[in-house]
Amino acid sequence: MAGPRNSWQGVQDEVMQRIRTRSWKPGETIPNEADLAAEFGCARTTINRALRNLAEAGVLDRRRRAGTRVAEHPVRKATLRIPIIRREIEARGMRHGYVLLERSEHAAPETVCAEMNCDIGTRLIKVRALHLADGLPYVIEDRWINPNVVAGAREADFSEMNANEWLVTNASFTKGEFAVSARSASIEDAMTLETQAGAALINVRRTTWDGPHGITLVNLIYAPGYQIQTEI
Amino acid sequence: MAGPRNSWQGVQDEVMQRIRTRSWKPGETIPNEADLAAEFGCARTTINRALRNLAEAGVLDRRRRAGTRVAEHPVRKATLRIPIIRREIEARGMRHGYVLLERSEHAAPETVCAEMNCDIGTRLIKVRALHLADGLPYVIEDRWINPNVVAGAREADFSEMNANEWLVTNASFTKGEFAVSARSASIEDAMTLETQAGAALINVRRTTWDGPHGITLVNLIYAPGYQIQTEI
DNA sequence: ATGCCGATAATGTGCATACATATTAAGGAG
DNA sequence: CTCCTTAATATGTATGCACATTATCGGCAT
Repeated sequence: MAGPRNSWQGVQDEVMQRIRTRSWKPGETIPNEADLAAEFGCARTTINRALRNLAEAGVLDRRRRAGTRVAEHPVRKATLRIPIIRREIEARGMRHGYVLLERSEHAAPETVCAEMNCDIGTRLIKVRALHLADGLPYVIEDRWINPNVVAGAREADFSEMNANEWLVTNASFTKGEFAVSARSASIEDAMTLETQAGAALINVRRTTWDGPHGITLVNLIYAPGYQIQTEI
Repeated sequence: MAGPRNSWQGVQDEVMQRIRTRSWKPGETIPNEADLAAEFGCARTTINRALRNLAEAGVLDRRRRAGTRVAEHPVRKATLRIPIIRREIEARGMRHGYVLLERSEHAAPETVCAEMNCDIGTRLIKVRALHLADGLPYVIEDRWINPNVVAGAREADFSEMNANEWLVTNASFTKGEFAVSARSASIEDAMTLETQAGAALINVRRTTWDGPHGITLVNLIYAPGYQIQTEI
């Protein structure tokens, strides 16, 4: 599976093995790249790639001149995949449905302006929609869009094409923020998601930016039972 | 910031620029590595590193012989950092506190056995503890440990050293699963976290494995208001 | 048309080498 | 002893080359 001993994957596996078996202990400095290359019988480049990869994963700590050490407190990194909603639903083998609940344009509340870094009073587009999986409520998409940043947003009506996909293909961002929290279902949430008020829901809030300009701020309110899963 | 045009970072930035400005459109095939190397005046290796990096980030789709294309539906990847709890609290500038609530050993429930892949009736260690930030409840750590997989777990009493840190330094895993969901506070949760029953809480469930053997299964139940944040 | 199969073109990887850069250690001046 | 300069060292990166791997394309036989 891992490939031969002299491939970067092979080196990576062997290094992991030594860390797991405590042959190299947390905090300890491991041999330098040149020595490892000699030991493994491969080029330093190969060792470098393996160790760099493990450093990115948080298993190793590398510093120039100081050398490479086994991370004392391995800050493991899990990568979350963030697909567009339609594909997330289809990937689970379910049929995607979409209902536009509201589309309006008005001066945004102060808190929204603050988060999107736009002048108070800027007229933003508000979109509220429901995504369905096999006909059942899946997630509420509650979104603000700044039409001054995204060309064509005023003309899109989001009744056929959902805002999530429209933005992915029509706007590009340089930076994004992402927060997951828990939320007690409001009466409105509960009615839309066909559940009971007070139910515990996952709320994902995402802001995306084009340079200094906030493009969109979205709250995704998932139906009960939703889980964000990944491997470490 | 980005370095000169002929560094892999420079290439990466320029490629991102072209994607953002729709100079290379989603789904479109971009020039091959050799051509790009000629255009940028650098080695193919350098181009390769830049494109490989962007492919890992989900921006590009690469296939041998078929070439490199701009991802149609950019499945962005956010990386979550998972530090040990004490350091997470200290990183926020707060003082970490710890209270062991329960430590027992008994035959595990069927559902736990199923998730940890151990025989039904296996005696597991159960640890329930509360972590505090500046004296206030921060998260409940509700954990099962398989002492047959982790040497020394039976001897550790977890009253001083918390199980989270003990495991990090005494066990190593080959694989881990990770799920975030929302949970309505039970009466017991509410009392421990000093909040009200029914409050919406973030629940992180993590299982770690050493090969085929489940090491530990933990539910982290965070106090209200907790957010998981990251950048994209 | 259909299916097999080899040529081909793209990425994936490894190697030897050179130089860049950061950081520590050592040494010298005051 | 302290501060500054300088040298040594480990990692970071770029290059040119070679070969491995794998889809895809196109031709050929059925």
